[in-house]
Amino acid sequence: MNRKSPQTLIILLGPTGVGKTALSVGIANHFQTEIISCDSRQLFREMSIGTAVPKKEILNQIPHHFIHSHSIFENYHAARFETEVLELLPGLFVRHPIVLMTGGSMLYIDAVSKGIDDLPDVDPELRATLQERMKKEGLERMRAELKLLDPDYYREVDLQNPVRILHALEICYTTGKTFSSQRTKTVKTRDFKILKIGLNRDRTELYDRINQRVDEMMAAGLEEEARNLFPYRDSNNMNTVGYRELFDYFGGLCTREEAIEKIKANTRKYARKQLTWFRKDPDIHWFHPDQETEIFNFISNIL
RNA sequence: GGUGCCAUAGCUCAGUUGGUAGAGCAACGGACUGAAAAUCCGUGUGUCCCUAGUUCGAUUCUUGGUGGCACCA
Repeated sequence: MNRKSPQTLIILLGPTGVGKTALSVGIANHFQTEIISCDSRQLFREMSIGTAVPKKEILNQIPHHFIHSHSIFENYHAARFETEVLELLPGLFVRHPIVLMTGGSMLYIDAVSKGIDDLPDVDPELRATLQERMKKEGLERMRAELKLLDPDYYREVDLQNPVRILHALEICYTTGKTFSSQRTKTVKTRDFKILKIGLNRDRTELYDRINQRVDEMMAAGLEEEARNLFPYRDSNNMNTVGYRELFDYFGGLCTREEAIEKIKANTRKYARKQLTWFRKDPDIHWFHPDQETEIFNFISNIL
């Protein structure tokens, strides 16, 4: 029988600091494959320390994709990630029956595994204009505008969330159609198999690791890295934990110690938010990061 | 050793003219489709230091402790 095992994308996910990087090296070596990083900040080449990019030795040892592949001056988003990953994968599958994607960017994971609706890119000028109007005229007015342009979406959107309101307006103005009519929420099927492996550990242990990692980042020179990026602090892409808190310190809004504590707290908060998102995904198979052998066996049995 | 001040949530503190208490931060939960490490929403978790009084009732007033801080010796 000519049984060809289907090409499989393994998605290794979990909260920040749980130990994904270490395990992904083990999996990539064991299954002789490459790694696609699924991290909305590690793909920017301007940041390294604060985004916990894997060490050079690791990057040299195993081919990584989407690390330092783009610039903070680009307009990057989940849909672009979906497109670029789907373009990259066929080539990788030629050489490897399985490919590993590792990361914790929830929406990016969903974009690759489930797809994201087809929407046009938004003109930066339109975005700036609407942002300006939101600032001047207030949330209430923009809401009223959305109610007129897209009553269906108005009914289901979080009316307190300015980003949601603005984005819907952006799409309405860009396409001339309602946002709701273009939100199909269809789950796209892929021509490869997807296996999601989730990593989690005891909460206090996770927090200890996060706190310690922030201290290590500071010791490794995060402050200087952030200082060099201070001129770009208003960029959306620099609204990043580990940098924005230091920007506050540079701007005289808090002390250095307060900034460090804030980085730790915001990283813990982010980890919690990730867990909230992952919790509702029934496709994830959960493991402790120490269960390397179990995870190898689990993957082998599925293949 | 003496005098004064303080003791309330995990932390910093507010408050109760006597009716068992609330802010910020932390913590916890949730939403989420081109900004997603973003953005937004919700939840108070408590021997009010201990003891004995006064009182219908004390976290609040009084006595005596204990601990901390400051000043004087």
